[in-house]
Amino acid sequence: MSSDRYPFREIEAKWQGIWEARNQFRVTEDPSKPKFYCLEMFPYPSGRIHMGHVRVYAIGDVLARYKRMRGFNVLHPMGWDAFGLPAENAAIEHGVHPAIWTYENIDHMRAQLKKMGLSYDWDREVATCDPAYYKWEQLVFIKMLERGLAYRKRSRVNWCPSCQTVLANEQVEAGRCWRCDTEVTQKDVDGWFFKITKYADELLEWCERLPGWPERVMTMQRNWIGRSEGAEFDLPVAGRAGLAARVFTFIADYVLMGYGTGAIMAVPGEDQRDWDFAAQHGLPIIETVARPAGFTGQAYTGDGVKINSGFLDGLTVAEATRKAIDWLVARGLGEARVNYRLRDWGISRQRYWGAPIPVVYCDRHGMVPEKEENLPVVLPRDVQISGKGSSPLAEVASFVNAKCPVCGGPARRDTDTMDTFVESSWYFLRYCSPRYDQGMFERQAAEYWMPVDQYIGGIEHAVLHLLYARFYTKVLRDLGLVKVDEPFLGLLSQGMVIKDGAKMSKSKGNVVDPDDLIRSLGADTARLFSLFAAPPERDLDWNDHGVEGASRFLNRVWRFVIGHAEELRTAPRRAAGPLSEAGRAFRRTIHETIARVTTDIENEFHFNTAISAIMEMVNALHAFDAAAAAPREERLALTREAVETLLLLVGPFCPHIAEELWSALGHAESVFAQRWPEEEPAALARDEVTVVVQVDGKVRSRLTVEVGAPDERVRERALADDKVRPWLAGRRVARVVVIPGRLVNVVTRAD
RNA sequence: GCUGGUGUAGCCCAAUCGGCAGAGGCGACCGACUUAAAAUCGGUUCAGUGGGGGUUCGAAUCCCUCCACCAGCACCA
Repeated sequence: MSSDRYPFREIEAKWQGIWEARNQFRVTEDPSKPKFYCLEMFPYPSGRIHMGHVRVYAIGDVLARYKRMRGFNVLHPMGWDAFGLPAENAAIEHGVHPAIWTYENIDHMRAQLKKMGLSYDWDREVATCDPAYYKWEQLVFIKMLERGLAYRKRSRVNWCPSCQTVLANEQVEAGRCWRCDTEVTQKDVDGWFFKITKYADELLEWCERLPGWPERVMTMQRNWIGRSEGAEFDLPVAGRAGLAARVFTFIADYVLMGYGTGAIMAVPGEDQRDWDFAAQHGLPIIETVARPAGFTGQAYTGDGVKINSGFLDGLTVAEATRKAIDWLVARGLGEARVNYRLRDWGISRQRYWGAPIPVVYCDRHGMVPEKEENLPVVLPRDVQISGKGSSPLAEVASFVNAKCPVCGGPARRDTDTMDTFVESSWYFLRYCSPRYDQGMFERQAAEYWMPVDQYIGGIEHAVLHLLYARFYTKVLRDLGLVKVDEPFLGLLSQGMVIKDGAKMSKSKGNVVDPDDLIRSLGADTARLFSLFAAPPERDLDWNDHGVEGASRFLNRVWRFVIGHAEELRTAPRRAAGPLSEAGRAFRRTIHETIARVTTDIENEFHFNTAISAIMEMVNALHAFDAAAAAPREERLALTREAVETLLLLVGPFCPHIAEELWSALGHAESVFAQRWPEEEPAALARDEVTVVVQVDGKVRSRLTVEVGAPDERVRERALADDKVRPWLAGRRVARVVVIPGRLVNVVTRAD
């Protein structure tokens, strides 16, 4: 590794200091400007940032800085998803209090993020473990309780024996705990539920109305909600009123009791499981859907026309389903019924490090919510965390023993805490007015900033956090607190960071530490490579040589600009006379680059191709400088235009080097106070284009033709071309296809 | 099994409406500079787009089919 790299350590520290001293990224509501709320999923303060964080925060920062330069008032906040089990595990393993562990981690990770040069309004930082934060969530809990949106029941739940707590359905992955991968067992437990099923239809409908979301996330949410329509009816065990045939009835542990009624109708002809069951028990198998020609399987599960089904014969499966439901309803035999796969959200966790559930149990009055003026119900500091037995809070007498809000008599507090996904279901609202102490958030601030215009985070939250946050926002709307129906207008699900074919992990030994990288090559290089190596939605293959390449590019930019800074400071902004041919071509490259970078950022966040366009321009800049084909004055003017454009375009990606070089050119203002450049149509104009000439689809020649040349002329020139004529010898021209400005294809036949 | 995605050069990735397969980076190789090396600069190399079929003047792109990999769902009737 070379020693003559540009002084990234000094300039990165310098500009981070200047931005902070100037409060450059602090924002307030400003109705005179269009707003843009740019949000990345906040991290869990696990201790250190990893490359996945570098990637997602680099993506968000490019967007935030770019939008500011486009004139938007940009809200770009950061905070901490600070409750959670790892803090308790640390307490068990190292005897550190979860609060101390968490806040120390936050301090460390904040410092790490600051070294990345991210343009956050740090004044809005929140930590969800702060009582001033979770107080409002307790208040909303009470309001949900009043409206029947939060309820308590005993139920069979998913239990993680390792985490010693209940898990929601969404938190079980293939029968294992989403966090620790332990096999999940079943257990009967009393607990609190949020009535997310009440919003199932609305959550589903809005899946069609969020075009800024990736289709795959919406598909996953639709599948998760799992709406299905059918009918529910009583099947008389004897008598069989109105039903045509005898039906066998089995009682067996063959079905899911928790879904629907626990009774099913078996259709062995059209369901392989039922086929197997029928075959095993010697039952008749009646085909009720016509098999397509050539079908050789047993049960047929595809679509088709009904047969052997009386009045349903001849209909498709979907039509028959609807008609059968109508038939049952019309005869009063049953009713239409919608079932969902989605279950209510179980939020009780038998853990310490979470927001207390603000209810007490009184011998006289039963379950009673805490009074509003007594909120927050503060998590007690003094607690023994052993990792064994029941909820740690149950052992804290001073917490458990409470007064009944109704009668003042002795009562016991609920000793469970809320699922930490509750905190992350509204933090984006808290950022709008993070220090507001009269409520969850200030109404006007939320009305100005919400919804989040662009949300960025990992695909692993496709149905967890993203579904909960959508639900919670709708609850807040129905409580009259917010106006928006949905929290996130656009969603970008970024891919994982991979190295040597696997996700980075300690056990695989393929971890790249962001601190090491920033120390050895700088934050701008770390950002540049993580943005350049792949489009954001795809997995990123980390490659140390590739990182070197990113560093090399920034060094190249540095050397060129510093080497020319002095003459560029006094260079004319525009060349006096008309440009030379070389000058016109170079200026076109500059403006084409502006157009490409802008569309790449705007459409689909293709930062990788935006960066490659910038690299091309830098290559062109070196070539233009070396060739010295234009007069000196013109060369200086164009070099100045190119370099200034370059720094503006590079700024969102690599902000420190852009600021330093911008100031080296004599500018007093921040590069981020500049307007994003716009391409000049006149600079893009060409008089001539290259047209490819094909004979029978194979490229045989190229023509340079003036823009707007009539097809007929281009056709004649193509046919007369020296490189084309030999391919026409002995053949007849059957057809000539002319695509203006692009290509000519001469189609021939044998003579 | 179902659903969605991906498959282009040795590697990471590009390629507007179907119109020159290659922009950028990495690697390798050659040259310049150097006593030498590093760094730097310049250049060269390399695939016919996972396989097969179809539509078209023309297909990485559209259609059919098969394969591989990734992700989600999966006794939800």
